[in-house]
Amino acid sequence: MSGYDQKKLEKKWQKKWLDEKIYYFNFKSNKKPYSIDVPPRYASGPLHAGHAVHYTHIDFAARYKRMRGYEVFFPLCFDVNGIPIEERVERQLGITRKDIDRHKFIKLCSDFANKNIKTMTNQFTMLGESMDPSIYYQTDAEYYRRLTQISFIELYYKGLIYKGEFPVNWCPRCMTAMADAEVTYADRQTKLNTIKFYFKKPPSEQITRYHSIGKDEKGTYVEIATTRPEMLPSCQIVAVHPNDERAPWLVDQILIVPVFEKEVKIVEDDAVDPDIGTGIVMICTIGDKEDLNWVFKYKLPIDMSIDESGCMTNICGKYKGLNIKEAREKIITDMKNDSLLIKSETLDQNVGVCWRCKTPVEFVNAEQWFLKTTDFKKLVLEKSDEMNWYPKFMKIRLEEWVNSLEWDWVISRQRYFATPIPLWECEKCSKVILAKKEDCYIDPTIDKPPVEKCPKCGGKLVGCKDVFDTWMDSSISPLYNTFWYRDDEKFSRLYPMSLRPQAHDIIRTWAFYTILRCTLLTDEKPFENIMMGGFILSEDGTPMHASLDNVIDPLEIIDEYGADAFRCYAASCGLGEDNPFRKKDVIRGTKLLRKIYNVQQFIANIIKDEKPKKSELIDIDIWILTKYSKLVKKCTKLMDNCDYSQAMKEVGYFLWHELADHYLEMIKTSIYENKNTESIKYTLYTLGFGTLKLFAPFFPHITEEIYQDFYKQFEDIESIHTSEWPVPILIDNSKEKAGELVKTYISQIRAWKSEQGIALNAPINTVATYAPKNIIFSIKSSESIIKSTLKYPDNHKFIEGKPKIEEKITKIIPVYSKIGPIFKEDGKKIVQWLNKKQDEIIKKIEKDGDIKISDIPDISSNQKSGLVNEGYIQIKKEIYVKGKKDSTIISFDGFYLELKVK
RNA sequence: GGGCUUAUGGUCUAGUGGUUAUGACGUUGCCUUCACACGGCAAAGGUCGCCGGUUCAAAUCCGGCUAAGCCCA
Repeated sequence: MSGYDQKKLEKKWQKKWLDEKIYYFNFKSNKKPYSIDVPPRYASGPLHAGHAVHYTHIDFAARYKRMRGYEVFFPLCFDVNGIPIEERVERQLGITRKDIDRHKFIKLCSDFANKNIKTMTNQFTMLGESMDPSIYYQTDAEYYRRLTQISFIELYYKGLIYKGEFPVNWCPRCMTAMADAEVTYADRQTKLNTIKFYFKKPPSEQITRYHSIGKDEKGTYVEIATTRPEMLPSCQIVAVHPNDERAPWLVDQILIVPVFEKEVKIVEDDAVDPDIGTGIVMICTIGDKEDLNWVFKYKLPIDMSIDESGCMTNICGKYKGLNIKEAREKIITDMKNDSLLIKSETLDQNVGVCWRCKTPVEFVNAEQWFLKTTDFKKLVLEKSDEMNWYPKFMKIRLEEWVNSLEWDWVISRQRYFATPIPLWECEKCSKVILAKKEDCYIDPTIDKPPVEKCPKCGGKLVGCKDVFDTWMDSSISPLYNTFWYRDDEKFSRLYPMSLRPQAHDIIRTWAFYTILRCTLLTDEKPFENIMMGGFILSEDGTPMHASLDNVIDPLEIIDEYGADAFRCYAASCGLGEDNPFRKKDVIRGTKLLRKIYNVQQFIANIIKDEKPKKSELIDIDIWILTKYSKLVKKCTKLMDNCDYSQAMKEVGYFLWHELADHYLEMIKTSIYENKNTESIKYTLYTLGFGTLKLFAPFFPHITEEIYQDFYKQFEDIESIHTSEWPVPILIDNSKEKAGELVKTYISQIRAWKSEQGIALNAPINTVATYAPKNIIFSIKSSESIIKSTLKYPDNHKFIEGKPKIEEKITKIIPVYSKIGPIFKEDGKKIVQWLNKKQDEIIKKIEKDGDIKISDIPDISSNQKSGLVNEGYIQIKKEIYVKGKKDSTIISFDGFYLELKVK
């Protein structure tokens, strides 16, 4: 076998595509643009198999649309700002960003990111992704950050930005506010401490008969369980469920907070879970999100017991300055010594943690910049309705998220490596001075403000040290891509973008923020279609995470099996579904590629060096061309709906089973015998080139290799990837049916030979084929194909009717799909009767040829027609040959074949 | 606790109310036939997660439960 070297040919074509710039977006083209809002890959590390699958899906879309005649805008891009990169750098160097100069630290982050970008760019190439490096961007570049800043200034002028003091999620380790989206939840074990809260005034004696209420020498107390004893100084109220039997005794009573001697009132609230701890809960400012809800509900004072660095505040008395862990331990020890602690038991808890460093998140009151989001819920929902979602159900997730929004978006971060907030504030009067749009990009920590002093009070202006949340950069990617603010003509041509591909875990962040901000700035939706990729899990079904050490490196897979085989696995992943990575799907890919190569080789060997012209087609060619045309139609529709897994399955099945297993087997001998060659050659060329194109988006390398090697000499196109997507050739339903009969006929005989242990290419002595008139009529035209394929003798005949045989009915089978709709309730009775009286009914049918409906007992119908005749029952028969001793009969699907045996 | 998704031979998977459930991988048997033995032909292997309901008829529609994934509280 001549074989091929997948790895070698992949390298060859990747280089050629880059050199010849065939994927470059041509701004001057007259073609309709198809613009893809590619997810800028986050530059914190190299791609893993999950990313590789996502970008490969996007590449399917890009290549398909290119072949459909669009000018495809498919930028290479990277997201570079933000905490995760800072965090990696800090960890790598064993420092925190506060240990070194701000701008030196930024440089370190930038170098780290650029190294990853280089790696990933190479990975994209090796995966065969057809991104255009000439429309490259990275979000930390000045040209990009400039747009982030300008968009902020515009939103500011629209009155949508405000500074506010607000309890925010805060990571004490990263020292920064976090959006809700950055908080993840982790299961932890912690201690649930049951603590005594004494009543201020001695309550009724009767109260002590209830559980969790006790009395000792110091007085009567309520037992309250808490996981956060260090929060005691900011305890504001105590709550009990209204249905609790103790509620009438407790509500409005005053308790004394242990250690801190603070007075708090008891309230009733149905948000209390009676099954946690003692069913009585202390509410502090602010321990968790539930506390925060209570803060708003009861308008509690926001006295914080924990500060920004995770240390205890002034209100904590002698615990001031300790960190959370130290304070918790010390308070517990102190309470133990004062017999305030009743018990301490282990509890499994789900706590909010920083998504990056996994430190439990605290709430602190901080001055932050906000973008109004809660006012625009309706707007976002309207715009999302205007888009096509693939798959559809993903839209529900966005709606669910939007409807549950309660806070505006905190857009400021107390970090370094991100886009600076372009403003200055007056030291004295806090007046805000925005940067001028034309001065952006600007860094207020270095650059001078547009005016020297505060125009209001003459005070000194201080540059804003806060930076933007990373989503502020990435959520204007459609504006950056379409030349918003820079080139009105390009913008009007490219905006809204055609497609937003992304993963479903960032619907509430990237998708939501992008729709919100782009709509606020342009009054129009940012994209027409949105396609959601699922998660790629590791082979054991757990999500792929660097921290779980189950990450699969796509390059290792490519190195072993090639990029096209990897892409075969990628294509097998359904959109929006979570798929475990499966190596055997990659191996299956290599087999499919080999099959494609071999089929194409066969076609090329037959056609040699002349492009076949369309000629009079034989019926079997009309059959396969009809099937092919239906395939093209179906695949086109599937590709339009981003259903790549199904599309590839369809083409794969067609090539392997219809084309290779059936068609090629049928025409082989005919070609060798030089019969019907014109029709067959034309058909082979059409099918070969057509399926190659259908495969091209999935397997760009091998399809290009085959194209360049063979088809290119007849087609005036530089690459298969710039060729046109195939169109249906012809549809002839009746010839298709006839062809199916021929296919069945041939494959049944091949199966029979296999059963008999006869070599498949051994001649068999079939003297005649009997079948009903209409069947003979359908397949007669393919007689020469049948005879040559099956190696029949020349004198074989097709004969209408049946040979001389004896038939014995062995079984009658009810046809439910016929009986049900007609007889409804009586259907069951009929089926029962048929099964019970098999022998009797068989005898009657053998005698009379059929059985009347009116013969069935106990049913309402008195129709005279026959059950067999109407198709209500199906008959199984056994066949015996009459007379001729040297013959045997094979029978299937209405055919009877008479064979001479020696 | 809520929203969305998923559950089908050993493994993965298609399935659009019609009873005989698709295909792949794996297993077993047979076959070197001139594109391919990294192939072909065939066989075995299923309580369609569980419990109810609707219907003449449910893998499919409805309700509940269980388990997994994602997102949120």
